[in-house]
Amino acid sequence: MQGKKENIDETDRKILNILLKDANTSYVDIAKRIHVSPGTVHVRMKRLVRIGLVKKAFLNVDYNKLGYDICAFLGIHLENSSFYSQVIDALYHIPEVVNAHYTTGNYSIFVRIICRDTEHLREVLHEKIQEIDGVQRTETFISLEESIHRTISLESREEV
Amino acid sequence: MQGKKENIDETDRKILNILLKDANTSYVDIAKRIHVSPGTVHVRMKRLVRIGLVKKAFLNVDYNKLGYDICAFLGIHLENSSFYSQVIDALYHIPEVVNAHYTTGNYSIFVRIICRDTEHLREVLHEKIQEIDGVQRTETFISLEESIHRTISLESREEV
DNA sequence: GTTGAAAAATTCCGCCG
DNA sequence: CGGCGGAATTTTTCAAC
Repeated sequence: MQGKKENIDETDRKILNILLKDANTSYVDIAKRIHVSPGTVHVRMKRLVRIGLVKKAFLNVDYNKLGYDICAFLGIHLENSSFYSQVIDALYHIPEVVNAHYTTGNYSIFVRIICRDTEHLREVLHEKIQEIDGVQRTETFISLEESIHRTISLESREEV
Repeated sequence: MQGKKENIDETDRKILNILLKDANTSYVDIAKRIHVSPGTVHVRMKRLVRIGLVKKAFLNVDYNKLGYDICAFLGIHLENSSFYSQVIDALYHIPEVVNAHYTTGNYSIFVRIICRDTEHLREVLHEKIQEIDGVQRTETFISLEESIHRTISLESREEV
């Protein structure tokens, strides 16, 4: 288990809240907004990266404008849960799969894929995902619109 | 409809592929890797931002280390689809909701939420989401592990 | 698309509370 | 020790070619 809580103080939390909204905010800007020096922002961030709390940033692009018109969710039923790691491994080799979650509930694996068009989606579903050993059946939900896309805001709590 | 395809050439695609993997890569670095000048990377990116293809960057943080232990997916069944926009509006005011998709298939709205613990999840579900007018019922899938998290790579195709 | 110079940001180090 | 300020380095930005 690698994900245990870390000691984060109010300054760290303020810095993260600004960067969670826009990861391109400069340290100088952040420093001004929370009334510390740019050097302090720098050392705080360096520590947060070192302890693995902050990983790299992702660019948010308009996939439609890149010719990727379809975003779909797949619920994947496994024949039994022992297939989990080998199915994840197979999914990892399919570039259209951008997220995969091991979940409770009706499905065992929940996946998000990005495809160019319906033909591309059909190909990924039938020729790639349903061919994976251990996959029993899948249910597909096509996203017609992503209405909300954001990150959480950290509450200012007295202790973390 | 705002998401129509744009003309992207091979240079744009190379730049995007690097930034999609790590949004913090400096333009100088990118320039070296694709053998153009930093100025070129700059003007290309400026255009991509202007046409709305590139939006802001998101920081990737370890929510567990911030004390948020639960990531869950909700399938929300609406009483009928005319409730869509008012339900999205209500969801927007719930900070725990980080993504919401309008989907085909069994659900009408598909949502991802981030919560501190099971009690927090219960509170969000019962006191916030199921209270929304137009929400018939919800199904919850708790993510036990996010095994894959990445972005697509742009293929080098002859035309876009 | 490139170059080169100005402006800005990052990064590091010695100093102070 | 953690935070501050300034100096050196690097990057971003923009004009002219």
